[in-house]
Amino acid sequence: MFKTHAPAPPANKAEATERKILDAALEMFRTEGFEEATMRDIAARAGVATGAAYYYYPSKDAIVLAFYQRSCVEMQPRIEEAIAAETGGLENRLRTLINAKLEYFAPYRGVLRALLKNGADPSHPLSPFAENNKPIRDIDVAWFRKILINCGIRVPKDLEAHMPEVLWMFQMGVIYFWISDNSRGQQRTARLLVLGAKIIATLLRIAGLPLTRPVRKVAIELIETVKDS
Amino acid sequence: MFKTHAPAPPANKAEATERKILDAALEMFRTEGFEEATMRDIAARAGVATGAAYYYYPSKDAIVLAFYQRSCVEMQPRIEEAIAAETGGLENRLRTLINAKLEYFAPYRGVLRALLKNGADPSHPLSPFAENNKPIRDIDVAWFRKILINCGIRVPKDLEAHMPEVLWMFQMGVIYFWISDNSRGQQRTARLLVLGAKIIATLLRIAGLPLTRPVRKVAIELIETVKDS
DNA sequence: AGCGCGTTTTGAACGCGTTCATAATTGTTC
DNA sequence: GAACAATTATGAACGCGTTCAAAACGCGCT
Repeated sequence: MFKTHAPAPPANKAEATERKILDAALEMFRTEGFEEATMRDIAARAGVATGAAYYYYPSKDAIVLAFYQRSCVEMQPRIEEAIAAETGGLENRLRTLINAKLEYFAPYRGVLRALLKNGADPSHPLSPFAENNKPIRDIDVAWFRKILINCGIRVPKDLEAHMPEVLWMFQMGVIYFWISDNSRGQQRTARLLVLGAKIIATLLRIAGLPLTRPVRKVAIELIETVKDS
Repeated sequence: MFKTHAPAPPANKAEATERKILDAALEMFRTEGFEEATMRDIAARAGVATGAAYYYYPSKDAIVLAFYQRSCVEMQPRIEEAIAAETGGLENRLRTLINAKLEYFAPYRGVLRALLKNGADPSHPLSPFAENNKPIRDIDVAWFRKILINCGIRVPKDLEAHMPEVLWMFQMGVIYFWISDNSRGQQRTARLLVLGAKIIATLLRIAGLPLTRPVRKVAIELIETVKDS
């Protein structure tokens, strides 16, 4: 029995149809844009009736969600590779990690806009902050935890536990900026990423000094407030 | 001739209709929610045909925009008053100013969600970051410039010019957080505001020390990158 | 083969935002 | 006041996301 290490083969006919629809949708999103691609078009391109699309995906947004989940899976090896090739400190690792994501998402900026349309609302099923997307978030955060290990900066203990999520949050900020950055090649985002990473690394180093304890205390309180408490 | 200092009297019949529609819309947004209030309902409540609403407002979003503009005007006296009553330093002024806004917006959280649905995309006519909303932004920023004067903190010269917009940005962050904060009485937002204001004040004081110049340099670069450059 | 039953597929129909051809109203000029 | 243009108002119709009742299909069973 042959088995490629490619995206998992369709077990039965239903799964095949499901994939056909998702693929058709993403293809149209990429070529026509998210708003322009109608559910009727998507269904037609997948060779099924309009209703069939809704049998597998309860809404157009659900397709975006499926994309988000697929992207998480497909990005793992890319990130792994990128991080492995990176020998620098935290600043470089952070840039490399986030850059890997941006590169993957690049053809789907429109879809990402749709995904983030509802802001950081944790109660909306889209939105990376939602409860139903916790698995993805956990996988993502784990990468930031990883690049913090042996990164060359001694992070204060009280901050340490929060840092992975803080870096994840920074990444979200960069992505939010990126989806509506229309500068050539999104160079403004690139710059934001470079400078942001530098500031984070610098502040983290400074945060080690005993003088900074009072500010750090407040900052941690703020972090805890933001991540529901 | 009598003239109240109330919201400006309708000069002609057309303006009256325009106002009737806007008022009906806002009323419905408040009581039913933004998505639930249909253009047909709004028109009906205003006592006109569906098409009439579109004669005055080219889209449902345009009504949101009108609300945004009206809110800016109506908020001026409230802010004026709130700031005048505040004798504390920057930290307190900042809280007071932003609180005044949140209180005004409170009944219209749904409308604000609609207003901010497109994130910080400067190319979308909604969004406080858009070119067409620059007048409002300027008025808003002016308040932050005002509370920085004689606030008790000596702001470094290179930062000084940027600070009003930075504080405005902080305010936007608080509002973004607020629109999807479902804690009782939005107490999480309140906490975020208190802590954020404290951190900003503290960092600004620290930013005066000569040691901080390198970080400040990078921070300013970042600020300039974010506000298009 | 025929029957029963769950799964899959269909396409018409609904509600919404929006557009548009058309009508009613108002304003202007003689 | 009549005639004409501009402004304001109408409601049917369109395209979209979505729903739904009904059909087609697959599959084990006798």
